[in-house]
Amino acid sequence: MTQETPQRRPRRKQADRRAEMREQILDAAEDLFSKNGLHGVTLRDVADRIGTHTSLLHYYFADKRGLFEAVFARRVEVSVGQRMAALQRYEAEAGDRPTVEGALHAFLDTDLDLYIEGGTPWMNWGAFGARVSNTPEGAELMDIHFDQLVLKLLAILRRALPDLTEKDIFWGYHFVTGALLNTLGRSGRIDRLSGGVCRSDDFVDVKERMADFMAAGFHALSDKRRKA
Amino acid sequence: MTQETPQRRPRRKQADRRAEMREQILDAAEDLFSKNGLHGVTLRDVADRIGTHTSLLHYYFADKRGLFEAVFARRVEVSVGQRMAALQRYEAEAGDRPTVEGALHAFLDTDLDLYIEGGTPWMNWGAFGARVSNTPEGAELMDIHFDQLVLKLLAILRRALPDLTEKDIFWGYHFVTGALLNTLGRSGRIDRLSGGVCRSDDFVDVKERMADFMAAGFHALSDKRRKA
DNA sequence: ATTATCTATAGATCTATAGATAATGC
DNA sequence: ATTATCTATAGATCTATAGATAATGC
Repeated sequence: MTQETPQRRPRRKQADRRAEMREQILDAAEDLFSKNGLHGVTLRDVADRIGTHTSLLHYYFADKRGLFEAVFARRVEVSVGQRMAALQRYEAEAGDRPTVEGALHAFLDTDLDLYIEGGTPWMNWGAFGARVSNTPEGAELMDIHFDQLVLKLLAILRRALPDLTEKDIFWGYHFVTGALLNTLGRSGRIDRLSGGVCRSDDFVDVKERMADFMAAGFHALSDKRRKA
Repeated sequence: MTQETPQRRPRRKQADRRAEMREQILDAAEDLFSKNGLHGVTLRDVADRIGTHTSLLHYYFADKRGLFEAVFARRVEVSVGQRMAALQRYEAEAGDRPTVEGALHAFLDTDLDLYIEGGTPWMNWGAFGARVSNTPEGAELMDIHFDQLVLKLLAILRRALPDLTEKDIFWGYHFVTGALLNTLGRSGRIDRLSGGVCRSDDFVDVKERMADFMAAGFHALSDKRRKA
């Protein structure tokens, strides 16, 4: 239990402080950006939130854009990595009989679990991503980081639903992301609309419904093609 | 063919100029806000776009928020009005046997037609609305203007699908809006992801698929409840 | 001696208003 | 005489940097 490497201790102390301050800044920025977007947040807003000065943000992240991208970068690999792993696991276990349901559960539930288990910071990052995906400043980030994952999902969907056209596959996916992004955005609209019956942040409720709901949509498209 | 009311002519002339300038300003603001959001656009951006000065924007719209809200207000009643009329027409014609498909086609296709027929300005307004719906500055606008329409849709859905729980109804609607908002946003992601197979602004493609896709999702939920 | 944090400030906007000028209405 | 448009500018930010001070490392 006694510290056996005393000369490493001081070094870690400062490194830890540094890491903690970085995290604090990123947490504040993540929350604010997720609600107000890149242009709706000033560096002063972020600095004030954690009781420091804008110059410190520049010290750690060079400029505003650097901070913005660091917020995105901090968690994106975890999300993409886990979902890619889930898809690969599903692919292996399904063999040559993959289903839409299986693929969508892997793709969606894995991500929803991340937010459910990760709590507020992860929820904020999800909202950040959802908001950013729709903006000029975020479009490229989405392409760079999510294309590979999405293409993997689509490859499985094609095998599960051989009757679909390429357009069907892509538009179907487009509907799925729309539903997911609307969820991650947690605008609060569903809470107000339903008079409290549903809560924007109740991702457990969403997870119970989304994958199968969307899978049925794909099947309907497939039925239509088969009849034609 | 000769003008028979000469004393009204001069008056109309200025009123027309006024209306035209207002439209010009709103068109520019609509396009810019739809892409960059309230905070991502300066009054100077808008003024420059039409070769005038920010003071003129203040003359017509008081302040930035006034301009923003005027952009929203200019078209919202048309969209809501047409969709509400379509739902009522459908309700009348379906009698006591409404279907999810019918309700969703009325709700979604009517709106998509508006953008398909309205061209770029309407497409921009759609993107503006989609972007705004996710923001603090837009949330209230959505509630105020869309609640009645949505509640009418949900009333029909309840009758079409009596086995659904209230949560099912609201979350199902949440998925539908997500898909619609993702469409209206036209981020360009689907174009890049599909290598040009799909185009973000091809609402005809979307209209062919969305209502039935989502209807199938509702049916799947309903089947699940019936089995339970 | 190096790294983290704060103070002060430059320089560039941004929104908004006051007041001048140009165009149209009566 | 009224309405539309432009010029000029106030006052409040905002991002970013330079340089001082405080804290930690060797």
